[in-house]
This record gives sequence, structure tokens and C-alpha cells, in this order.
Amino acid sequence: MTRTTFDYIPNQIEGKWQERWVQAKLFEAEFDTKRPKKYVLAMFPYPSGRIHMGHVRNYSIGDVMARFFRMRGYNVLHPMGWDAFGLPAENAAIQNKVHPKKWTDENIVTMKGQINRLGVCYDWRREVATCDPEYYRWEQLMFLKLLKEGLAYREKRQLNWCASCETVLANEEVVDGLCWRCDNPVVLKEMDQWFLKITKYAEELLQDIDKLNQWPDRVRIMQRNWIGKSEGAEIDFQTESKEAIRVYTTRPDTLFGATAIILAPEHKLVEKLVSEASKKEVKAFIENVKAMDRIERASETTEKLGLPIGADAFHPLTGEKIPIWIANFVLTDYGTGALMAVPAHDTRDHAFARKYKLPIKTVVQKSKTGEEETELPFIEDGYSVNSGEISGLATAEAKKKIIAILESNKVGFAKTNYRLRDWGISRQRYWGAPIPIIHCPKDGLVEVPEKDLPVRLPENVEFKGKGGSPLSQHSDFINVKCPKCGGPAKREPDTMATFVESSWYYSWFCSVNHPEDRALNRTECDQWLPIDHYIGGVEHATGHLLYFRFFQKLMADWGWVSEREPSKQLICQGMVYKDGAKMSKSKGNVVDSDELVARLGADTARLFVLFAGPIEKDLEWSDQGVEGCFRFLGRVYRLVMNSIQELQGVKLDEPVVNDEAKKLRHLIHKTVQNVTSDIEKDFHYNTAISFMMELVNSLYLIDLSKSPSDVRSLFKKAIGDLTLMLSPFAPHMSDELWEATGNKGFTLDCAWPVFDSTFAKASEREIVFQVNGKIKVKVICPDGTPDKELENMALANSKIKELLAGKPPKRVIVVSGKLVNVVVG
RNA sequence: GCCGGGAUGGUGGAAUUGGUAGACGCGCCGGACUCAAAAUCCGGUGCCGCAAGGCGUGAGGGUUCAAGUCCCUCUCCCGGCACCA
Repeated sequence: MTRTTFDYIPNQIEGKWQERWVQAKLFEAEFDTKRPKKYVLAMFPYPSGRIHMGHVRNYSIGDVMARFFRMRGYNVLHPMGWDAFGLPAENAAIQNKVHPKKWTDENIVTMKGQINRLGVCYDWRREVATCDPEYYRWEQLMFLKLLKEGLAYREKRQLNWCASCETVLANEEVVDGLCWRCDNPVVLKEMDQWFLKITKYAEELLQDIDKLNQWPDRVRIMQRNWIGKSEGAEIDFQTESKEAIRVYTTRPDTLFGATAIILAPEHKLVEKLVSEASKKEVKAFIENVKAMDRIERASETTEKLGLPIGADAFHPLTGEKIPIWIANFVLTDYGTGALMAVPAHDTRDHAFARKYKLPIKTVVQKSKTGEEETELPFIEDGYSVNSGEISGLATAEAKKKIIAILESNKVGFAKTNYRLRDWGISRQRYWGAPIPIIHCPKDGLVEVPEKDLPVRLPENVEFKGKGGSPLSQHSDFINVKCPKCGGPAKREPDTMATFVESSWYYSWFCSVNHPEDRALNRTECDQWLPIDHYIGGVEHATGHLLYFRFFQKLMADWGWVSEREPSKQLICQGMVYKDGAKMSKSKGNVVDSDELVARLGADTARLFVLFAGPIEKDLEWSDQGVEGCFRFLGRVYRLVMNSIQELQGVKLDEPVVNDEAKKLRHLIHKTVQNVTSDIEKDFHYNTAISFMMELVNSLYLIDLSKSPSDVRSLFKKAIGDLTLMLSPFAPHMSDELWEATGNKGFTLDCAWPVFDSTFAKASEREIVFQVNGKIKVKVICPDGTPDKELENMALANSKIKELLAGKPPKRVIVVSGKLVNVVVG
């Protein structure tokens, strides 16, 4: 049989099918109640310029899912859009004098073209770019709703400020404490900012993590830690001034072991309580701490410094005097900004007490009777001692009881704390959604009336990179009339963080046509949500992936949607590396999607990123590996094309009589079974592909011209099933082969191949005979050979007999269909 | 420091509940085709050994008839958090 007549030339195949798919509106999804739904979503990209291999991998993973589920009979929603606001566009504007909108729009056109050349099956009717006023107007409405509900508020916070550029910098723009653009030192500047009260949902966000059993454990753990729930108590320590110091502790049972009260240097009471004698020293200490930059101060390795302020507090239960200190490691914004130091039962307090010679008082011991020595610091649970009424109680009991005592004395109460902070959304930037607020000298903060939404970004703006955000310098935008009093007022110059846009885009995709009077169409959202499979990088674990859960809960509370969790399953794909480093322009190890597609085709590109390893693991790029995938597709193409002539008129349902045919039938059914289960079971694409390769390798060994009719019939079935199974991975070539083998339509509209488990089961098995666990003999037996028979065969085997040398076996272990292990002494 | 995840041939990676380690791909070696090369097709390929055989899943112990898989100790690598009272 001649096998080199057909060349696999992807360029002649792929563009043609991409056009046909669009013409046929093949990827447009409409909800229908007759079929089960699947919402497959890959995290939408920032339109940075061109897509990179990480995108290719991300979208290929989703595309195979979408196509597979569709062939399996699901109604699949598979949309895509653009996270279009953000800093790089503005930097491009400053550096290259391009308007951010123009820059963004052009990038979207480029990237959309690149994605389409990969043949990804998106329903582009649902596309959204978040910089579209029709999108962000609803976000502005959400902000106003949050404000009304007290879930959006304004507060002073420190920001990175470059005095030279006169601008606020994002954390990632501060490189080693210097401005990334001008290399001048970055300072902290206190400014008013808007916050969203995500902490109100801390408990629900935490509780619901338990429901996300199809999310990777590491992400669930990261979110749990990020929310950081801790249970304890707040306790008041009276002072000589009128005001008590309130501390937070997770170990109220160690109250009797407190030998110092330590305040954050910024604590409000420091000034009131400081003794005349210590004033100067304390002031210097505070100045010193403030001079330290944030990163340095937050570092655990920074030396722990403290200073007594010359005043005492009184133990709430014993009245004992306890010195008040300030220390650099006490945080203002956690708990109450004050703590009781219990040196005997806290590692850090212990070190602090030893350094400054504070008394160390043991109030918890290891064993109830105290016969076992308690090594300090003893931070585990134990039994209270020297603790008045709670002495003798186990830690858990002691906690409960001491809280009851504190509550009855009105000096303390149980308290739950979270490490989760409210979400700061103000950005002193142009390229973002304006915050719909007006500052009126008379009426204060005034909401922009809903009828005036959206607050549009002005287009005629200058980008100098100096003097603050361009919006704050844009007088037409800034100077407005107060909606309340009509007097002169100023518009809020800040825009919203782009994480706000990406917190709800997935629900926008549920509609093709959007209602004019509401953000979302609830019916359509309820039809499609939650996302069934959400695919993206793990770097969003405690950012986007927390924010979008928060927004889903908000939207559910507003009655916009029913579901309280946005995504059932999360898949975090690994990163793409080359030469041991992340692909980046600066390292010069970038592989361009378009170039690859032009040279070897989209199908090869897709196949490689899926075959090179499991989707959740990092992937090392290999040009030779890519070639291998191209070779495989070429092999498939030639196999099918070369068989068309031979298979003319061959029927699919010939009775199977020959052994060779039976073997082939088994192989086909086994392959369908394995490919199907590998895709279904956690999307093991790499092994699914390898099973198809094995099938192809076997088919190549069959010489059709010499084969009986049952083999020819099965061969025809094999290439049909193969074409369909390959369709999600290499859709262009599959459609081409499907047509070439005399079929009509698209493989995506075909049903996924099915297998018969009786044929998928092997008729023969290789049985291993072991002596003391070492493999000695391998024999082929019919499937289902009884254990007893296998045992007899092993014992009768000449080789085994020889090894036993007449000794009687001590034990014989038979594992059905697998092995016989003969144990001798 | 704490919390996760890893370590398998020359290489990317496979291995249901403990039951034939190394599927599939790459690379390499050989063969066919060709004047020749490329492409293609076929075969071989964990290590040591001529062979019989032995040794092999980061290191060392253990449990078991049987361990990549379970338990203990350790080394190294990657990721997250980083004084959270």
C-alpha cells in the first residue's frame, strides 16, 4: 500500500474550516431545557498585546472540554471576553502617546485573531470588553447599591507615592523601594480611598469553601488561611486614665499569665497614658518605627523592639498592676491593636519577655497533676494552674469558663477575628471605571443619580505621567454641579480596581442580548450558572477567586442571581516554561502562537500543550516535542487518507469471525473506553492522547489489501471513532478527515463514540508467577481463569518447580487475573 | 518559621484499592525506500553483564507474601503566607 501520496498541510485545512464554522454559527449557544448544561470558562485575558503560550494552553484546555461535552450531548456555554481596563494601557499612553482605548482596542483585535486561528470554539456574540460603558455602568450601579447598604465606605490609608512623578504607584510598580519609572524613592502617603466590606461576608466565604469540593485543595487552603478566622476574646484592662485598653487574645485562658500589655505604636491611648518621664523616649521610638518602610516593619526577621511607656494597667480579675509597653511588632489593624503578653505560653511573647526581663508566669501545664515537666514556652493545650477559678480545667473548658466570668464582670466577651481585610478599590488612574461619586463642599459625598449612569471616561485626556491621575486634571470631568444642591462640586477622580470588573463578568456572558434596565437577566443567569469548569492560573487564589465569590454572594443577596457560589469546579493549569524559565520577552524565550500556527498548524499547537503533561502541572516547552505532535497528526492524516480507496464500499457491520478482527475490536473498544474515561476523570488529556497514539500505531500494522472483510469493516470503524475522538483536540483535521471519508457536517455535531464493555475487556491476560515476590515466569491465560487453576499452573510450572527444589510452598497467594506468588521458607 | 506540592530512564511523562515500574512522546541506535538526502515506514532502546542473572522510582529505616504507592526519619526543589496576639 502506498503511504506517501498525501501530505498533511495544516495551512490548507485550518483556515477553511474556521470559516465554515463561523458561517454555520457552529459555536453559538442557546439555552435549551432538553439537554443538561455545561458552562466552561477560561479566565478572560488582559489585552496586553499578543497571546502567549500560557493563553494557548488555558484556552486549549477549555476548548477540549467544551467540545467533548458538546459531543457527549451537553448544551455548552463557552464564552470569552476582555479584562480591558488596567495599568499597562495607561503606561503605553504615557510612553508611546497612544490613547489607552486605542491601544486596548487594537490589542483586542490582534488577540482575538490569534485565538480564532487556534480554532477555539467561542460564542463571540457574548464577548465583552470591560471598558465598554454599557458594561461598567452596571458596576457603577453596584457601587451605589453597596454604598447605600454600608458595604462601600471611605477611609484613609497609606499608599505608595512617587514624589517625582507625583503619582500613586501600585505595589508591583515599586521595585526595591524605588519607583519603577524614575528610580526615585517611594514614600507612603495617606489618602482617602474607597473600600468594599468583603469582611461582612468573611464567615460565609469561609463556610462555603467546604462546598467547593471540586476546587484544588491548595486553593481552598490558601483561601481559608487568607480569611484567617480565629476565635478568642476581647478583654478590657483598666488604666489610670478613664479609658481601658481593650486587647484581643485567642487564649483568654492564659489571662492570669499576662505580665505586660503591649500596644501598637500608633495606638490612640499611647499619648494619653504615657508618663511625663517617658514622653521623650516614647516619641523617639514611635518616630523610629514610622520611618521604617512597610515591608521592613512587617518582616518577621526585623528585630522586635519594645519600650515601656511608664504607665500600668490593671488585671481585670486580680487588679494586679501590669506594665504597659509599645512594640514595633504589634499591628494597628488586627484585633484591637493591643495585646496582653503571656510569655509562658506564646513563643514571641516568651522571646520578648526574656529580652526585656519581663516576668514569666506559668498558668498552663502539660498534665493535670503537673508531674510531667512543662517546658516553656508551652503553647499547646493543657490544664490551667495558678488561674483562680479556672485552675485545673482543660484549656477548652478554661476558655469557656473565663469568658463567662469576664462577661459577668462586664470586662470582656467572646470575639471572632478574621485576617481578611476590606477590599480597597480606589485607583488613582485614568483607565478604569469611574467611581460614581461627587464631592460637594456643602453636601459632602453625593451619589451620582442612577439616571446619569454611566459616568463615562472622557476621551480627550493628556497622559503626562505626572501630577496625579489624568482625570483629576481634567476640568470638564472634574467640575460638576452637585446633584443635590446644584452648587459647584467636584467629581471623584479615582477609578475602580480592575478586579471589580473581573468579579462579575462570567454572569454577563449568560446573555446574548442584555436588558436595558438591569445589569443581568436573572432567568438566563440561573440557567447557566454556576460555571461548571473554571480554568485559570493559581496566582488568583486569594485575589480574583475570592472577589468573584464575594460578588456572587452580593448579587444573590440582591436577587440578581440564585446561586451563591460562582463556580463548581476550578482547574488551575500550570505555567509554560522554556529553558527552565517562564516565557518572557526580556528572557527572549517566547514562542509566538501565530508563528507556530503558521509553521505547524493550530492542531499541533493545541495537541502539544495538552500532551506534554497533565494540565495542572507546569509544562516545559520542547520544540522537538511539538514536532512529535505534528508527526502524529500527519500519521493520522495519512492513515485515513490512504485507506479511503481500500475502504470504498466496506460496510461497518460485518460479523466478526477472525481472531485478528476480534483483537482489533477489543483494541477499538478499549481505546474509546480509556480516552473517554481519561477525559471525564479530571481531564487527563495527556494519557487520553497517548491511547489514541497506540491505536494509530496498531492500525498502521494492518495491511488492508490482505485483510479479511471483518478486519476491513472494523478498520473503517476505527478511523471513524478515531476521527471523532480526536475532534476536541485537533478539530480542523478531524473535520477535514470526516468530510474526506464521506461524512457530512461537522464532527462537533456528532455523538461521541461509544464502547461495549464486553469487547473492551481483554480476552487473555498475562499472569505472573512469582517466588517470594520476585517475578520468575509470565504466561498467557484466558480471562476469567479460576484462581485454583492459576495456582495449579504455577505449581506445575517447570521453572517454578526447579526454583522450589522440592521444598513445599509455605503459602500461595493468587491475585485474580494478575499473579501467583509462591512463598517458600 | 508555618502551610501546601514535588523528586520515577538520556529526556517530557505513564502506572485503579499495595499486585508485571518505565505506557505514549522526544532523543538515540539499526533496517527498508532513495543515486543521495529529507520525508516516510519497520524494529530496538532503564542500568550492569557475553550470558545466566543481578540492580533499579531523592536518601535511610520499617510494615507486608508483595511497596513508586502505606508508616517513621532525613535531604533537596517549587509555590503560598509571612510578627495575626
